[in-house]
Amino acid sequence: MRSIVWFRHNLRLSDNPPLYHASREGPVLPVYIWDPSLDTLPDGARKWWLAGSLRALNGQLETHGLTLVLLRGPSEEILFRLARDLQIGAVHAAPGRTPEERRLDLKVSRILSGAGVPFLTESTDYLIAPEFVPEGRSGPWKVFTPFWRFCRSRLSPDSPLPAPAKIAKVPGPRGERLEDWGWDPPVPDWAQTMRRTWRPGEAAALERLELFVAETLAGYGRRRDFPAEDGTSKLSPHLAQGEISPRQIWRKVTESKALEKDREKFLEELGWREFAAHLLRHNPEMLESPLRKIFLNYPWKAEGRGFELWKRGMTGFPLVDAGMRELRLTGGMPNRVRMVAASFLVKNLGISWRSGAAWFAENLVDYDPASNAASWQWVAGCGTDSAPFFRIFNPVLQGERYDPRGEYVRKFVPELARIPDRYLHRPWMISGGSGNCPGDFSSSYPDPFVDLKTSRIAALQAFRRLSTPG
DNA sequence: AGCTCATTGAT
DNA sequence: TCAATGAGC
Repeated sequence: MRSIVWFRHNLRLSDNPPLYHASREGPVLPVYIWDPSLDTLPDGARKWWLAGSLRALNGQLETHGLTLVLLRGPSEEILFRLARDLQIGAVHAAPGRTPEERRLDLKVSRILSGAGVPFLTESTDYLIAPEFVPEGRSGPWKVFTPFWRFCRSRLSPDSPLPAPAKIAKVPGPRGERLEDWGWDPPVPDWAQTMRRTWRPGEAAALERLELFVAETLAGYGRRRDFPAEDGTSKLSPHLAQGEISPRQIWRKVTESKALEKDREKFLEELGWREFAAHLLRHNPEMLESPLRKIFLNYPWKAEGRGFELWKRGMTGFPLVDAGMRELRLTGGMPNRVRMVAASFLVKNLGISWRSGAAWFAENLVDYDPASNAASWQWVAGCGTDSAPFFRIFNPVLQGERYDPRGEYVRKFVPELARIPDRYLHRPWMISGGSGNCPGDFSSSYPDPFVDLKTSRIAALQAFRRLSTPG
């Protein structure tokens, strides 16, 4: 039987159930659809990654004599036409992850079944598919720790599926050319930085995993917090595009000889990803709306000059600015820095987490709707199990604690390259004239435009009024 | 997975 | 003068 394999966020050959099953049943037409109704974000780093990922996938399919067929338009119409014209017996795909994608799944399924073609979905996007995680005692899980304890105690993911040994080909249409989709960045310099930083595609993802487990997993628990240390896995963009599956990662990590403490800490990060998916499944409004509804009344400030400065990495707080510039330059940012930058936007600038989440969505190569929203709500204090609102990061102290030598800041904020460690995270104090700083430090680096202390107090006051109205 | 301020006890 | 500690935000 001939099948369509509709590649979505599972751009890999190994451990890919739709591809695996379809290829055992008969010839395959591999398809990727650019559906404008699902692609409402401005083009950014993610598009660069996606283009690379599609090229890599096509390269792998070509070793089997297949070509990834690129098509643009409404997914359900495209799939219906292909299925009808090519005498297709079934369409295989990974199920949608967002509410929007899941609505599309229903539409696709309805239209295909009208043509007598089953729409078969299966995925290994998560260690436990969100629909199979039993609810807690009183409904869906709301707190991470019991959720993860529960999952962890019963987790024994199946072995990853191998890549199909042979894939037979359905002769199909030529499809469009990726070059015509305009996803390659218009600015060559930017692409160069991206290429130096990342390598999209399944082969790179598997190599990254090997390298991480061999060299970085030991010490992960401590080093992950130090942005200059390169102590994180850097697997998130591969996961976001499905170039690798979490159970492939699970397998390698649990088999590793690293200390249990480090292994468990890393698996817990996979756990947060699972938790975000669980939350989204049971709270489909979570992408736009706070889980704690009282936050609907929080007096967020309008985006304005402050938001512009935050986005450009010109707030005057070195750790925040380094992170925001890294994001803009490379599409990445380590978790610790994300928390600090996000806390600063929400608590010190008083701007809604939704504005921040939108900017991250546009710029992160590892953008994942569920994880992004869940993490922003965690920082903002409006999630079900989030940092308490009054937990406010101080970017100066965080900088001094986690980037004491300023290696990370200096890398992304060159204006500060020659500032002595002592002042690196509070450069405005130099112009205060201590006299200890010979040399030319007058630079284009901006002075802070908010006061950490007063903005913090204002945020706490707004929050208190929220919880005790009247 | 925080910060600040006040207090305390050691230098 | 300053590190350690704890309460409260």
